Amino acid sequence: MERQATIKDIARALKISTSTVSRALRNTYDVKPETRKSVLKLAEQLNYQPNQLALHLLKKQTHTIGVIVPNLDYVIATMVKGIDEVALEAGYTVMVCQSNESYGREIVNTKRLMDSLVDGLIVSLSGETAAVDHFKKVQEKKKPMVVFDRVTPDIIAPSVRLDNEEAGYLATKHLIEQGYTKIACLTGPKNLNISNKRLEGYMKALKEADMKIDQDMIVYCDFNQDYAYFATKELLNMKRRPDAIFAISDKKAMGAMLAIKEKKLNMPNDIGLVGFNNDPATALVTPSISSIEMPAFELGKMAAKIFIEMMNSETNITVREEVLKPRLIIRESSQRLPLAGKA
Amino acid sequence: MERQATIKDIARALKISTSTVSRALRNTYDVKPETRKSVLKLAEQLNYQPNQLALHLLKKQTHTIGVIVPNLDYVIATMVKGIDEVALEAGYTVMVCQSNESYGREIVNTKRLMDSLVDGLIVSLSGETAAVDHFKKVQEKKKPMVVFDRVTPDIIAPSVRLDNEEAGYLATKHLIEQGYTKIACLTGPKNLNISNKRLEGYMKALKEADMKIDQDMIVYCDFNQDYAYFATKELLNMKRRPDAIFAISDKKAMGAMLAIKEKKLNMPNDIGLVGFNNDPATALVTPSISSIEMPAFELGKMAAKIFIEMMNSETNITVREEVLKPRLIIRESSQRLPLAGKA
DNA sequence: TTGTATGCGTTATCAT
DNA sequence: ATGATAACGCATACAA
Repeated sequence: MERQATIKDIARALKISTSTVSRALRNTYDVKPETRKSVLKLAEQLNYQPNQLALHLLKKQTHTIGVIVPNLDYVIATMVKGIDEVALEAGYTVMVCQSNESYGREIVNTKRLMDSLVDGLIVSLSGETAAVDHFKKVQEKKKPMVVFDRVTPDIIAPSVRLDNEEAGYLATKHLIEQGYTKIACLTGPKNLNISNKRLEGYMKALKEADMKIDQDMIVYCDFNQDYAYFATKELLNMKRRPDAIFAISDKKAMGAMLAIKEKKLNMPNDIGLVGFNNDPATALVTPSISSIEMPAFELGKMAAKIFIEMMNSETNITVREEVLKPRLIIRESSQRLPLAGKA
Repeated sequence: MERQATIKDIARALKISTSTVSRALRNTYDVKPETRKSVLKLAEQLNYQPNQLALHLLKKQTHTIGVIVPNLDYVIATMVKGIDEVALEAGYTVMVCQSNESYGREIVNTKRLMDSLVDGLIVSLSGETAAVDHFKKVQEKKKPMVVFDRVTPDIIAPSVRLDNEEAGYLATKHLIEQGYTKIACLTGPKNLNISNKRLEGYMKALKEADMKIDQDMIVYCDFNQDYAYFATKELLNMKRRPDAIFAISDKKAMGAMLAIKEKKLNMPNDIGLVGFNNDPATALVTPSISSIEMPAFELGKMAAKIFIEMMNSETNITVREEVLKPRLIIRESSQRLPLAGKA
């Protein structure tokens, strides 16, 4: 490794002290114009770059944000892009780690990042995460932490998320309005708030329509495997099969779709389907899949903004909860022809 | 920020020197068992964590790999996952930065990461990148660098990539075999090797079949915008429109598909289509889209492996070129019924 | 305006 | 077996 030029090299060459060089390099303090000029010139020649590591050690700050995400699918990648955007502008670098939906890996990532590598964390929980001691340790060290998307009330920290209950409600209500009467819900792992809230929204809509909540119609399944296909197959083989499915992710919706097609059922006539995330693919499959859209990019940006606010303020902003609104995008998979109108 | 316990704190408390503490903490050198025990005990109590920053400064190594990618779409995210996998196992942390297909941002990212934050780089070029001086600077500093996926001969460094020419050839040959006679190619920006190689494969297949290469059938379009849709529209409005399209990414193929559907053309009868990357969505659209599959996860793993080899070896491994083989997945969009067999 | 000394947290060299 | 000291690269309080 070619040695990088340091302040010492410049000082030695110019026969002045390192402090003077340091001062000349930054536009601060008093330093004779000529001295500054010669320093700047030599620095240029030697292609001097300040050693950030040394600065970090000195300042006890790295200007780096650790981001831990369960995976990098379409929505999450979009959120990360939002974080990136804001961070870059604020002079921060972002370190993205994937927990791969694994609790153990989330812990390892957290530890590694906190080993003085980052100033704080922006995190979204893995599908396995139930205990959050590893995150509490971060807070004990008074490091800023923002939770986004997959949040949990167990962590007292600023959070940015979608109004998941509202989203579940919107999706289900829409299905009800389209005349579906036996609506199933493919939700996520029970330990994830995101699963439960979306499910709650689903139940709220059913109750509101005086429809009974049937536990057989509720399927919890992991994110990291495509259980959705098999779960749907089972659902469709039931004596009284559902006539609509609300899946809390588009991946699950796609899995469901495969099973539905296999059964030669027609969407939206025989069965309705609504997904979640508005993955571009939902618009392209046939039939196109209705989906809940969330402002993922904005969500990421907001998480980063809050993080940076925390960095810049001394007081701990622990009570802050940003909740973004979902939007239902209606496509072919759930849009029944207005038969009633013609009758 | 709660002060982290340091070696000094332990030394002071135990009234011994920092060097002894340092030695006791690692299992090395001679240190009286009792001393070690008391040090370890106190370290435990104070929740002592070595300050990596200080170590990095001392060792001039960060055990961190900088990864720069143009975006985080399905294939690239998969490759990054591969890099992650190997890096984690080897004790390295990964810092992922997105250039967002922007040359300027790629430069900024490179600079930032090289500011003593990472030991080296694993990169895939942005769609805008034509000049590579910023990467040459990395090499001048003798920092390990591996180029993957979107490579360029302008950078003399180990590289891992798909056999893009073979892929283009496979796709096109398949279309020819299916009886298509006027095959268009939606390729990427001219400055990207990936675009050109896939195009070369396309041309090779045409030549082999004694079909003439028509420049009107070749469309270069950016990755970061969905020009594919408009480009296809134009293609389909030509006097002698193509009867098949080879798109060098699934996103482009999807764009093309939209235009084809708009024209009410039937796939695969009126027109054939082959995409690239084997994005899960290709299997779900109707008709499902044939696509080139690449071992993305393996590709990422290999890039990281080479990187780590470079880190561990003194000699510079500059001449190494790993080329992985593509596989054609045939689906409905290009699979014409075997009419010939019935005749 | 400039230089000296000290410290950030750690390890390594050289004494003792 | 342990301690003192220097070093990594930089910034800054203090002295000159």
